[in-house]
Amino acid sequence: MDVTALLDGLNPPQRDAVAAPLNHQLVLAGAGSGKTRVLVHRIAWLMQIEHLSPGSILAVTFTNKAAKEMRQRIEDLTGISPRHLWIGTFHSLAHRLLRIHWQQANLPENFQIIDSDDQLRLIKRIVRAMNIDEKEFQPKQAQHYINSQKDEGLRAKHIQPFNDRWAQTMVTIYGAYEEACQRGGMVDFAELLLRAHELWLNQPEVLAQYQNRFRFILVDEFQDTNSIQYAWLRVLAGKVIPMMAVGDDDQSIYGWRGAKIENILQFSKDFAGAQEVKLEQNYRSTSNILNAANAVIDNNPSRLGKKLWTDGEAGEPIHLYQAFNEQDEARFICEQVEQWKINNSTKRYENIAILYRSNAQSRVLEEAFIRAALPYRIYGGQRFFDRLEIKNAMAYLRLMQNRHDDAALERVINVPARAIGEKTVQLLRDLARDEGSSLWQALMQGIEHKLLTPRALTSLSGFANLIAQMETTCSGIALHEQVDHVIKSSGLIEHHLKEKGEKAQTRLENLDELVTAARSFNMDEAIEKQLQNDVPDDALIQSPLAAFLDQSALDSGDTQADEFADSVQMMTLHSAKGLEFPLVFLAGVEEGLFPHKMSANDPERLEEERRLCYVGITRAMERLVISYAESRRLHGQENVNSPSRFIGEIPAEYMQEVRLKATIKKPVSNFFGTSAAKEATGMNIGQRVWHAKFGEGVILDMEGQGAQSRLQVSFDFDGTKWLVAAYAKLTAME
DNA sequence: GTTAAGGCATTTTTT
DNA sequence: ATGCCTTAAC
Repeated sequence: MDVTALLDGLNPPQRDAVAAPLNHQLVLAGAGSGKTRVLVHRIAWLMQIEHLSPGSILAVTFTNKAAKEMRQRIEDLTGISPRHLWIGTFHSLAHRLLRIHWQQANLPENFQIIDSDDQLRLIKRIVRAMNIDEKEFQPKQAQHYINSQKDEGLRAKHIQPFNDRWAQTMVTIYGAYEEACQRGGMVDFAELLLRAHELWLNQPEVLAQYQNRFRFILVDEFQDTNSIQYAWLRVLAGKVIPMMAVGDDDQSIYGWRGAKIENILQFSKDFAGAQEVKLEQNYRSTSNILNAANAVIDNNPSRLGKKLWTDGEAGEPIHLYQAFNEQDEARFICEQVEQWKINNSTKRYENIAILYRSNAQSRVLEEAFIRAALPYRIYGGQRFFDRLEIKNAMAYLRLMQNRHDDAALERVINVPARAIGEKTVQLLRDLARDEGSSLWQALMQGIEHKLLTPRALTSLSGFANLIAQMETTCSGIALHEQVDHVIKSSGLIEHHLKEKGEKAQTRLENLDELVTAARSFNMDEAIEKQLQNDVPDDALIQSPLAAFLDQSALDSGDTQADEFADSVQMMTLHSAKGLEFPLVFLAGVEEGLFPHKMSANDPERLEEERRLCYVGITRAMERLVISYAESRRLHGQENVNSPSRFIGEIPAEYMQEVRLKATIKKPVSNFFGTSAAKEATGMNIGQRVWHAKFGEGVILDMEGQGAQSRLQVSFDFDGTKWLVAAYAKLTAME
């Protein structure tokens, strides 16, 4: 193999990373610096130059989509089938391990993955069964508590809250939840990771097997790993497997979900002597856009330090539009899109993205696009397998697969209504709890010993027969026929037909779509993905139904229609990570919305919002249009917002204000900006300060210039206040 | 047991 | 404005 072919077209740091010896590596890769390229070339290098077999390489990605893309690009580059590479998300890799080693992981062979919705329902049931006050100890909070503990690697038995009644109750719920899951053979997302970690710790021979097998580990989006994910990697790598971590601290936007930027620093400590490479040359954006992004992110005090540069052209200034309200904003965007299309008639709509902070913003945009007859596609929102009707159908399938799946049983025992009410179900729950059995077992027992009213008994036997009937009919027929049969015989069609409005129609179409999804579900591919080399085969043969259920839980199922139609892409800033577009609109860049008011008073969360802004700006390749509305209707309420502080953080020289129809060539006045205020006060955002009356605090924002400079300070005890710098007499600390 | 009317909260999201 | 969930009436 010709070495140069793999290094051609790479810049020096990229080459350093790709052609490095087999040691630990930490690659800090800025936005648009060719990160994926380096990963793909590195894997190709390992296979072709270092002669590692595909089966000895493990690559972890953030999403299934990213995994798929990486496979494709490796195949395109090398011509080698990436089939034997272990590429996947932490969750899918953990899932694969647990399917293979279910016994060592102390799981039933047919364990099932439950999603967060099922998890919440289960927790709700537990909280109620324990007679815990739902107001004080909300199931949602309990869910969050449980997941965060699991993300930290802690089980209920590991936690000892002392005099904290709230935490004590949470731990109690956690423990009961663990038991319920174990009994029903249910595994939630966090549990996949936790079990996989425990598998390493408790089963040294399993760990040894994989330490023998893997010769190199690569981790993408390392800044978004949480504690348990990193722990899993660290144990696996041990002292024997070299690992390459690729990430960007400036693009860490999932802290609210347990992601730890600190893992980057920790990596350098844990794997001392790791080669560090910084990829700082940006190949994506014009220098105006890049400079603006740099200026914004520069306001974050806690950064590892990295400065993106480009030798590209300055390009157009960033356009800034002040709208009257959200309607006007949407109209303006439509007009800009039309204009762009006229000027670039050969280019496609899919080169355009509209990014916003929260999903609620998409509606107005959608309406405007419909009115303007412009093609669009909204990403995110509810996913296919999260839809009510789909979840119901899947619950029947799950119940067929595993009678002890309490979550599934609860979901459909009375959907469609078959006269099994809350009272009857509660009776079953009590019975199940006393016996330590599943709801299904309780149901059978109830029927057998006639423990219920005759009326309830009839309904219950009807339900039990229905499920048994389904299974009989479904044995031996194709997967999509099974799905079709279940949808029809369950009565779900009639049930949803009864709903009024257009919803009924959509729901039925979705159910149809589920049959289609089952038909196109490629069984061979699913098995192939699992049959990896020297793994005992019998551990991996799943029924088509079981494989389908697993996939539906783990894969977001981007089964949206017209995926390939040329359309403007609308999505949240979060889902835009990793993507790039020639033309990007950042909509709703207002205080309260972006940064979101929920994050505005906490310096750390504010930093994350700013990183989100950085991610948004750096998505743009050629043109960036930022808009904000003076007034915006949200939740049925009219709100007046000021432009986001992030706009003020972009130096005016890179911006130009835009009016509808005509462009006014007037630079933006920077009176609300931070740049001038920084000069005048000598302070910076994030600086800790002391005030004679309010005590200690942190600077969140600043505006104005000279003597008018004002500072927003979050005081440790007195909340957040705007102070005029000239009078406040703040003392810088630290 | 089923259905209809009021109360309440409402970031970001993959797995 | 909307959807979800609890509560009250059939």
